[in-house]
Amino acid sequence: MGKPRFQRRKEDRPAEITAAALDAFAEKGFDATRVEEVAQRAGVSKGLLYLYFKTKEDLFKAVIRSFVSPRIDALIENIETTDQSAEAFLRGPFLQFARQVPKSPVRVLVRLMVAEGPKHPDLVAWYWDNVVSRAMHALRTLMRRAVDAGEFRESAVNEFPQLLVTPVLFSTLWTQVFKRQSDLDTDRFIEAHLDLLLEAIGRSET
Amino acid sequence: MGKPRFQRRKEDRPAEITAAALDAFAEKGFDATRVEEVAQRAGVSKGLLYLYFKTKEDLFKAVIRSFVSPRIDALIENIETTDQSAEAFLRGPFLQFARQVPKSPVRVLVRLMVAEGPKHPDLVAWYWDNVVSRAMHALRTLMRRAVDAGEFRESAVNEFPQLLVTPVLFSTLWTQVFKRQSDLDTDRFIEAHLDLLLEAIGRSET
Amino acid sequence: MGKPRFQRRKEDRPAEITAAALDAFAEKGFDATRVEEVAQRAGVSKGLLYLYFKTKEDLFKAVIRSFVSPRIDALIENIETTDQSAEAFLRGPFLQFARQVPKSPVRVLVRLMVAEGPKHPDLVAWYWDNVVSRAMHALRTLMRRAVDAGEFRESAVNEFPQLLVTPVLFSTLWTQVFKRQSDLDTDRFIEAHLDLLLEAIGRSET
Amino acid sequence: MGKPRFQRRKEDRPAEITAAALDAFAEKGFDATRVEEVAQRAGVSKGLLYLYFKTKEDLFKAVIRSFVSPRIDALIENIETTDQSAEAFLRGPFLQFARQVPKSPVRVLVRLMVAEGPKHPDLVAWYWDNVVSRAMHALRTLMRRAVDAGEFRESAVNEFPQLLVTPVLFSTLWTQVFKRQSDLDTDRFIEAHLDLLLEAIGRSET
DNA sequence: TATGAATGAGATTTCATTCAT
DNA sequence: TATGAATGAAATCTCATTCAT
Repeated sequence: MGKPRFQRRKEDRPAEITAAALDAFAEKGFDATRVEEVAQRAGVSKGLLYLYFKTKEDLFKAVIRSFVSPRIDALIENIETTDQSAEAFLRGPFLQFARQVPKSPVRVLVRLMVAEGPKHPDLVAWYWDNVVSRAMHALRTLMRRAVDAGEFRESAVNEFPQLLVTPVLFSTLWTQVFKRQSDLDTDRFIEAHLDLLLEAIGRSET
Repeated sequence: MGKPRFQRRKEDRPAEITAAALDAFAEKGFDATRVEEVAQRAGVSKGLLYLYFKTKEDLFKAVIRSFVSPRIDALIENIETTDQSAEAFLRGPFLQFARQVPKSPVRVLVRLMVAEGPKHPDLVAWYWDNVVSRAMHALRTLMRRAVDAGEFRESAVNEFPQLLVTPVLFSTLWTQVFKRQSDLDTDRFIEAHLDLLLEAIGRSET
Repeated sequence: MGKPRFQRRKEDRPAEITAAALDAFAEKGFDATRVEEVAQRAGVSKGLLYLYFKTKEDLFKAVIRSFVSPRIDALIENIETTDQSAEAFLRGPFLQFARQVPKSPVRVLVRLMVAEGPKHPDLVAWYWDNVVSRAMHALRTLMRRAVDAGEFRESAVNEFPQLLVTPVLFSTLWTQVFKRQSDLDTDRFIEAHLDLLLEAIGRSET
Repeated sequence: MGKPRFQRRKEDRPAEITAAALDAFAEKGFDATRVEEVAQRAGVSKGLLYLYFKTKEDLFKAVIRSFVSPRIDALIENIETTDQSAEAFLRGPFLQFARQVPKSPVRVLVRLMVAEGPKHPDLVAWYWDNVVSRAMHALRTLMRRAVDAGEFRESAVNEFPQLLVTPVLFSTLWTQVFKRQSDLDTDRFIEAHLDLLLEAIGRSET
């Protein structure tokens, strides 16, 4: 009498919840998202959500961690183990990665890090340790190798590997803020930037 | 004995309040800033603040408008009337402008536009009309002239003048999010980017 | 330079203000009316209004007093001095008075007395002393005379002269509450009630 | 030690809250009643009240609806199904109903409808549809039948059945406004009115 | 585990009233 | 008199979080 015929699977509740949270945050931002709504989207009660995540902030952090880590890990691993030339790598796997950021669901997380970061120092710390500094280290290594191998000339990109990433952040945010005003062809935008950079640092001239 | 409860000096109360609001928003972001605190910082009662600004959102918009407009106006005017070569202009006034953004108080506004923009479409529209589209138009004109004059070669920068601005946004946000983790020498970062770009698009004498 | 060419007449400021207040109260009720709005309608500053009326409640009372008194005074005077027969008086001046209440601006005051009365006991006391008890006394006298003169038979109207007024209150409120739903022909409504009453208490048929 | 902070019994919280609200509104009117106070009287937190009623206005409407409907429904049903003569019905069930209105808790609601009606048009519309127009229809039918049966003569009461209700409204408001000044014997007042009316429209001729 | 009724601190906003000018 | 800038108490409403069941 009235008992549910299917027992909900309890296997991956946390993942279902963070996924729902990502959607909700994407639509409304962190503050404007109600915990209740996340629970509803996840098909779960508020109480249960609080069983997995101590606070709303906790949930936010979990969202960042769970979605960012796998992606960036793959890229870094890739950089470190590749035997392609730097240019080949940048034009290949790196560009492919860069291009999909502004289109993937995680683009929201980039914006949220910018928006909410200053309010969550420990999250920033985690993000720094696990994402940014590792990515910078990997890129620096890549560039160093290329310079040492005579593929690129010594340039500011060695000191500031962020220069490779600049247009990714730019277009990721642009598309979210100015969607109504202007379409940016992010693929071409990012590639154009890479072309120009490579032209500048390449040893092209015989 | 005791200061007068009423101050009464109309003068520039709105400006004092927006200045206080900018400070507060800078420290805590929009949502986390209490209207009361803005009023206190401005040395004014909550009630008076609401006399000048209908809502908290209104105040936010006023802050953006009042601080962004004067700065960007000057730059655009400058681009349009200069008779310097494009390279001279970019390495001169443009670079100077670009460098001070991440250091000036308005850097906060850039972050707030990213953070709050999606919640305030009319503000984004205003920002687009008054800042972004005008700046892009001016930069495009500058680049076109330079290409036509044979100073630069035709390049993606003509289509995407945003490529000139990319590191400004990047370093502006970086310094706010990762202040604790890493100092970025924004001056050199922005200049390095410009160098690389100019190198790539310059008609670098054979 | 800039001084107004006409000096405002200061003669009847209070009356101008109460008139403005009556309009405002009529439209929005007591609570929802802003003191500022009354001042504006009266073409006067808020400060000046407070010079004449200590509080908003004070203003309300002044409105009631100044508009109700003159009307009711005339009627009572009329009852007391008339030499018409009771029926002639009721069908004449009384009916005329009764009919205009639901149409005149003071109809609002009737509603406001009902709405706000319980919050302003001293106003109710004043209203009782100056309006209600005097009117009841006058009507009672009129009816007594008529009974004593053999014009009417002894009836409940002698004890409850309010029975004469019942439809006036009813139609006054009805028109304000149900304007959108139903038009009530207040003239005929009030007259019909009087007809029925007179029929019942008249000594007409031997 | 100390009572549990959470009570948790869903049962009839809404009804408990509207009952508390009725009391509070009775004492202070709508505007002057604080939501907090209603909650306290209901032994409930502010938050819970807002769980059941979206806004204070919502609560007000619920109060009206929940208390008015049952009473009026019974009366109307009664009118429509009775097989008593009109006079018997009016002197019986109708008079009984009419007499208890000024004494029952709902008397407050009558005053509130007058006081707040103009600010809540949809509530007035509901009240019209569910109470007033139905009651008028029922009374009209009753009168029509009586006239057709030769019990009453054709009279204005057929057109304006409100004439039957007039003293009910009057005494309901009178007792609330002039409690301190004068006691009105509402039972006799209402009956007296009915007597007079019946005398006027009855086919009393021996 | 799982629910969702219940809490209460706190935020925005309003507005009668005051008072320097 | 006359102004209207300035105050601040108070009210509505929200929502993260708790906990009896």
